[in-house]
Amino acid sequence: MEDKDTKSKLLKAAISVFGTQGYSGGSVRQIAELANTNIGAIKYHYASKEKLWQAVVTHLFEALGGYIMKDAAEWPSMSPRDRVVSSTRNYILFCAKYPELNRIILSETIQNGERMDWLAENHVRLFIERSMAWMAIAQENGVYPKDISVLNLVFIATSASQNLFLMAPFVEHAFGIDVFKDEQIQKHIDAVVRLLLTDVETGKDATPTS
Amino acid sequence: MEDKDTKSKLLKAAISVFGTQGYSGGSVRQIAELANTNIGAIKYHYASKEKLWQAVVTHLFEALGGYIMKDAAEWPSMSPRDRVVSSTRNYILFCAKYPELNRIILSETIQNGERMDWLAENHVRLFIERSMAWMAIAQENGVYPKDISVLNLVFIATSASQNLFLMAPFVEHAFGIDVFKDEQIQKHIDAVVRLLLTDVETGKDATPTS
DNA sequence: TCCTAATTGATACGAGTGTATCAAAAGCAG
DNA sequence: CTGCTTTTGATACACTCGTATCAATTAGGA
Repeated sequence: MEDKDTKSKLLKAAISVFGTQGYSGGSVRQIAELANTNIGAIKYHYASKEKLWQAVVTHLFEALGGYIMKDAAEWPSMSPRDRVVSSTRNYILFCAKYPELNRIILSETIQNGERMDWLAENHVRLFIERSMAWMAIAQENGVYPKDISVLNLVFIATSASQNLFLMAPFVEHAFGIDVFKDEQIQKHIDAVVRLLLTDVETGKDATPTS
Repeated sequence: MEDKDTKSKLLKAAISVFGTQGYSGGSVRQIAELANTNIGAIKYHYASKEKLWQAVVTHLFEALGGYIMKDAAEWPSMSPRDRVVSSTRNYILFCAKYPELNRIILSETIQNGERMDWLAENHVRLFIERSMAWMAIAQENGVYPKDISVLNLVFIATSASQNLFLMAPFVEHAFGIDVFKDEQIQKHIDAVVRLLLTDVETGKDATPTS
């Protein structure tokens, strides 16, 4: 029915193209070809390249929201630490499922143009601020050390989760490892939780040492 | 003397342009203009855009090598943990001083084309493999938990060091914080060391908990 | 069936790209 | 100064880009 076929095929193709080539690197002709249609359809459904790119970003952020909220129903019955483990796990699962979002964000942040402004105002800033609030609570509960700036904590934790999947082509090329396989994803989740979160059994060092 | 003036000005301009716009996004005209010369000079000194880009990468990797080896003379007199702290510190200082290198690597890795192959074969693979060897030794010495894959450990540690500076334009835009100020750099070093390395005083949990 | 709107397909245009070419200028030994 | 090489500056060419235009096609209600 309606335009959902062509329109959603275009969106999917655009996710792939913008996710690998970036905004400047990806062309509308490339997207149209990947979607088995032509340039006219893009102008018709999305008006312009930039609008299509914004639709891609919004779509991916909605998917991110879904992943983060996936286990929200069970949060009340969880310990503070398990809540952090759970949301970390779901965030990493998202990073593995849709590496395109982080690629796009990084691409645009590096270029530091008007598209980054749009990203920041419409999506990223809110995400970071929410993450910081989360982290602060986790700190209060001793899940992270208290003597670290929340801002640094957020960037360390998110990048630790993302980066392996951003670098996936290189890992594949250099080591022949497919980091998107369930086994590898699980291994990464374990590594991040093990390395970043304080140990629940020992209590570790959630308070300053000096 | 010789061509060092124009040639090095071109290199410097190219670092800036490729570091912010990426390879496809940056144009030779833009580089020439930034270097106060013209396109002909690029063709003369570097033959092509791609060769210029390779010169940029090689130059930045040489700078990286310098930073990592900066305190090598003092390593013998240091504890294993202090050696890791020292090299982590120097690596983060490099990431703050030359964020362009990591931007370029990420850019090309995401695009996954022939330039990534060149990067991997000529520079990145060696760097990662050396880092992995380092990490393994650090694990043996109890500086990192032993029950984490070295590969994951390397990507977590390097990304935790880099990412704040890659995202610098966003942090500036959203929070008004200049992460390149000495004070902020130091704060980030402290955060990374505090969060990733096992605590020397408590011994923390460098061994499996189960 | 007919009419209208929605959608698709193909082409054209101006702007920008990397590269090549070649004359002008500068540097320098004889 | 002369003659030669190095370096610079300017232009041209083929190509790709995003956008706009418009005819052809399709879909759906009266």
